[in-house]
Amino acid sequence: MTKEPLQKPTASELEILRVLWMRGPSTVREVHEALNEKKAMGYTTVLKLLQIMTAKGTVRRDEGQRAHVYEACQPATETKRQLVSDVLQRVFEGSASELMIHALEGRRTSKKELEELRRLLDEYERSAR
Amino acid sequence: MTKEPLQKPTASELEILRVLWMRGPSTVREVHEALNEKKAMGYTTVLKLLQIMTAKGTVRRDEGQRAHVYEACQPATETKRQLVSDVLQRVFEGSASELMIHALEGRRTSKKELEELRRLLDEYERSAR
DNA sequence: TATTGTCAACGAAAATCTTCGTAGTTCCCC
DNA sequence: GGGGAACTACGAAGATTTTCGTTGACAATA
Repeated sequence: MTKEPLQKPTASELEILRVLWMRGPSTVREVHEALNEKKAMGYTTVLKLLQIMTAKGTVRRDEGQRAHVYEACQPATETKRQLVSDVLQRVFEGSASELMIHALEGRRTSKKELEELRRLLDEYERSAR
Repeated sequence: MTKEPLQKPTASELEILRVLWMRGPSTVREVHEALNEKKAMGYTTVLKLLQIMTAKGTVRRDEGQRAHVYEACQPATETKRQLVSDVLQRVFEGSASELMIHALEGRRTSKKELEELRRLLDEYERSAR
């Protein structure tokens, strides 16, 4: 038995996951079309990636129809949490404040978003009591 | 002429950069020893990485002594900003709030750190007025 | 001066990731 | 039932990253 649960998606895999998160279960064609709105990429490239991701356990597929339907195994939130967590450790030694500082730097953050951030802190504090 | 300024460091390069950020200008041996406290890695591996990074312009070196002394070209802050910015875009479509939510999830954040985070928001708001 | 230790340079193997061409199936419809 | 169109499977080439072994230069020292 090897690892089943965790494996950090590569850059390309992430692009595909994002499509699946947005669209929900999708065929290769659908993913391919969605991706190509942003970036040129061959159909078989997407297919191959999805096959690899299936092998890794990142996605599962329903072979019921001729055009297989793919779906992310983990909820978006879980994978995102994992990705941030990775950066948090590798770059900021686990310090959320450090992460935050650098996230705010080098971008104009709207008043609205700052309020949202405060709200999140309040909410987190209330629930994690 | 190609690009000089920006290039996202790879995982290994980041490990080396972190040593340089902590120690300041260092020889291969010093970097190697620092790294090996956490992870086994051959001396020539570190040397090669530093040579590659020199070629990329990630680090510069002083060849004045027999043991060359390496130093990061960009300040730590700049590179960290760039790395967060990358994740922010690739994973969260630029939303700092989304980033924050997932950073707080799946970890216990101390009261102290929450306060620090609030302070950062205040500070950012004050300065970015 | 011969030996031993420290170092940079180089090349190249191994591991990953990315991208696609080609082949073979199945399905539709003329 | 023959010809395309839509699909999957496979394999493999390229690009990038990671990791070292080997070589040769130099330097300290026995």
